[in-house]
Amino acid sequence: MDLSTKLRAWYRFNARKLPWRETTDPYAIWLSEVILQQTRVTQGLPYFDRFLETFPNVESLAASSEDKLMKLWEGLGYYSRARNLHKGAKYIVENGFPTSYDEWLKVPGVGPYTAAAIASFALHEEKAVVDGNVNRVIARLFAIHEPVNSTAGRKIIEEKASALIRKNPPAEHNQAIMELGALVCSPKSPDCSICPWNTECLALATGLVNTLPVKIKKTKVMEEDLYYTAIYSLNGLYVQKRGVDGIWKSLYELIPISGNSLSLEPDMKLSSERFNTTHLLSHRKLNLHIDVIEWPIQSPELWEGYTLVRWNDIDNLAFPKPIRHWLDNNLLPLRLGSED
DNA sequence: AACTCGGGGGC
DNA sequence: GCCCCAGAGTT
Repeated sequence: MDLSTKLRAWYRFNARKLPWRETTDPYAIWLSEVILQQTRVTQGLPYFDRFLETFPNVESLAASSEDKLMKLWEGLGYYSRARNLHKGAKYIVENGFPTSYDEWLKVPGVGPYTAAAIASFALHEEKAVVDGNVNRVIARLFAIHEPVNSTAGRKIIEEKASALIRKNPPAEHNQAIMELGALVCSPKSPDCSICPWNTECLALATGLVNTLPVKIKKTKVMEEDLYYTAIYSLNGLYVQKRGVDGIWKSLYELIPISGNSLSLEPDMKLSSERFNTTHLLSHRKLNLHIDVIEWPIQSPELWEGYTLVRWNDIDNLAFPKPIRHWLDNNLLPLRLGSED
């Protein structure tokens, strides 16, 4: 029995039941693949359900406001995915659904992995997916020492993956090899005893399972301070939408100035305490410092660039995780008694 | 080819 | 702490 046949036999018996495997709708499959980029299945699942419920088709997604889309994406991270999803929806409404791997590659936010996934799942095109799971499974199966995130390594993995899928059912094969990486051939302590490929695996035969795959290390995580002032009044809270490039683009934030450097008018009350919290990104360590000012003037506007959001509307805006956390736990409770 | 972009989970 | 996750876009 050849490799793919053994793999798929294992898959048919051990596959998780996941909603995007129950559909042939290219829209739902596309949506799921974007949500799952660099994201665990368990983390993406509730987002997939909410998106499909809110935007049941590509037309409704394309017609959404950016704020509503970002709010639905809030907390999932890599927010450019949400913005590209929006662009992609408009592109598809304009041009129709792509009908091949090459056409899917033209959709914003769709790269080699996602195009291969959709082309194989929805169009049954014989195109091998290469994601983190496939990198690991193939590097071990063929004992590839070349770094999987180098140009040379990617080329080797791609060739091996393409050879494995050849003349086999593309959708089932791609699902199966990723499922093997997720459930059996895991990064740490893989369960080789139950692996359908344990008699063919070169890494297992040579004792290299725990040293493969090889990866080029990423850069060091730098530390960074963020100073905010939460200015609020009876009317609501002053916020700003992040428009510049960098983290959290198109999400909302507090006023990015420390309270100490604000020119305080006599009747402004600066809270004596400053909230400090750290927030870890994969590539940065953020130290957030938040001052709080109660603004007594019931003015509809503060100054150019900042907008007053009503207390009841704050939940409709997407904030970065640490700011949302702080709002929910420290600021919003203050307003509970004084809601109009 | 190297960097940037989030947040969560596992150990 | 460190690594990884159904990667893509930019420089």
